[in-house]
Amino acid sequence: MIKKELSLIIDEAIKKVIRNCGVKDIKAPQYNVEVPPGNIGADYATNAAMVLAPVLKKSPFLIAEEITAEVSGNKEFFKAVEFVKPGFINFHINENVFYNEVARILKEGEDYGRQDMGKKKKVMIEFVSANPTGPFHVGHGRGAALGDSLANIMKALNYNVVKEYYVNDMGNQIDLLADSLLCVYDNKDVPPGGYEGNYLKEICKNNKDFIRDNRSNREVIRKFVVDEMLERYATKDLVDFGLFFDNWFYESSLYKENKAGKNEADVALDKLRANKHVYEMDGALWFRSTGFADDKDRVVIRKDGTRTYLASDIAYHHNKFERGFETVINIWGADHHGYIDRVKGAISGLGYDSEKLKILLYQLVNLTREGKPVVMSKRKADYVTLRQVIDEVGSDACRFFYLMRNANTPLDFDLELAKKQSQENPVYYVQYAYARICSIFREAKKMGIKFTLKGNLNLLKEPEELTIIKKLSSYPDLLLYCCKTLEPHHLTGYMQDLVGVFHSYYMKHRVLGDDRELTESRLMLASALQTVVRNSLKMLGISTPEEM
RNA sequence: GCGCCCAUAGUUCAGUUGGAUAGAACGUCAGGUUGCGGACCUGAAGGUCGUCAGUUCGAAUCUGACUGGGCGUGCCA
Repeated sequence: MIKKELSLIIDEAIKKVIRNCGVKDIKAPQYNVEVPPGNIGADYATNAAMVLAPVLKKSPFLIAEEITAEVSGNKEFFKAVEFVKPGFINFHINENVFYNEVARILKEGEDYGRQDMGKKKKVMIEFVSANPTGPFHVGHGRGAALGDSLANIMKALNYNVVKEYYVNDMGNQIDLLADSLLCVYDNKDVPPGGYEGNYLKEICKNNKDFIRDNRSNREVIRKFVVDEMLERYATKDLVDFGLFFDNWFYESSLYKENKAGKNEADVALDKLRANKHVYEMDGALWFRSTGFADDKDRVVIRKDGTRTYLASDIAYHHNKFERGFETVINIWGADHHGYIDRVKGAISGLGYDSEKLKILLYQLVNLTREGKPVVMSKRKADYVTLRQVIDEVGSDACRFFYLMRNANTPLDFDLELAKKQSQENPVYYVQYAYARICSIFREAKKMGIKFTLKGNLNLLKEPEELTIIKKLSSYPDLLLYCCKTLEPHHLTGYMQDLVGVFHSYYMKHRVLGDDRELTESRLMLASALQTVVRNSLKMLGISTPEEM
């Protein structure tokens, strides 16, 4: 928020400087406002003068001087403004501005950080969407953590977010799953490439009569096994991960016929056909994706008349845009990256703006145990599942670890580290700080100190206190940044920093002291800190234990 | 072959879109507690940002060429 106010002040100054130059029709270029390196000692800095220099055809140093002159009259906001060598302008903000921000945190509480960036725009985030042919693996967990925290962040920024899971309940894989189920039921070997996990045995055991009575009806068996798998794994595992989808979208619903005998898949294909983006060749129907930067055209209807996966995806994305989403975010494992061009191509071919589809790819997750890789063999069905990881390390640690790294770099997930209850483990480091703050309030209560919001924040003069306050103040900016980049992982880094300065502070200064007035002020600071830690962890879907 | 991603301290990684002396954590070494939770804190050592060229006031960041790694390249899903 402080950064936003500062930006407005700089904007005003720039306008005046441009006007004074007598140049007309000049748009102020994008400039940065950021926290400069520690050795500079300023609260914020801007490169505005330097990016303005080529536009105004003037030396950056002179422009910096003019901006500084415009701005430095504002004694309410600035303690000092200075400009230095290449043309940076450094701002020293008045302490009162920071104290006001603390007051704001205390006032807004769990709403602190909320901003109207989205203006209620409709956004869909589709993620996980794993085939219901087996348990989730650790990669799905990464997608789940990413999508859910991104949704939380965007909701806080006033986007109207829908979280959706696309259920592939059709096609070869599902046929194979149904066949495998019947083989397991008959105690026969599953067909080549089939599924032999224990989960099928369990489903058979619990549903003997149903399978016996319906085994000849393939349609029924297919639907049955998909529902069983979703029930057994998807819903249950995701609930334990604290993740709830707003909508489960079934692929098969794209093929339900309306009164005119058409289904959504046909409608979408007709649209492509009308736009001349499909053609027939070798008895198959092709989508001319080479017209949209794909390197090869793609089959949508095979020569045997069946549809490819792409046919459904075209219809599904058509459906998404028909539902009026202004932004559609898909979260995919990086192994699907080859698929991006054709889906984007299809969206363009259907007449929509493919820029509105944002695809967030995440790289592989490697499980390790004390540095050594955990062997995962999918075929034998003894690989480590998301369920096993949640059971072993807990949902909180699991989510934090997933969100510690940028999505586009492979993630090493160390199970032993995630379980450790020590400073090596960043989750505990953060949650411990929260518990510690809670403990201060418990102690205060015991001592009969009543917490009030009426304390005098001006008493928070220690450098560590100001460091904490500045860090707290940057939380709203951080949310904007995470949203803009679609990168929630910045939050985990922020939390470690924030909590780190608190631990130092705690070591050096007492919150509950003899000075009653000072104690009140420090309790207010502790409360603000508690709020921001809680809000941040909430964005990540991580709990805030008051005791550990 | 072509396409996408990656390469930063011993290790795992940040790095706010081109800014000032490149930051953390872990590990290593040296310290710290009559007190609100030591599951914590303080300090030190540790770097040719894979290599080479280019773009400009200024590059870890942008461009090109290499080197090394991951993934993809189905009328599979």
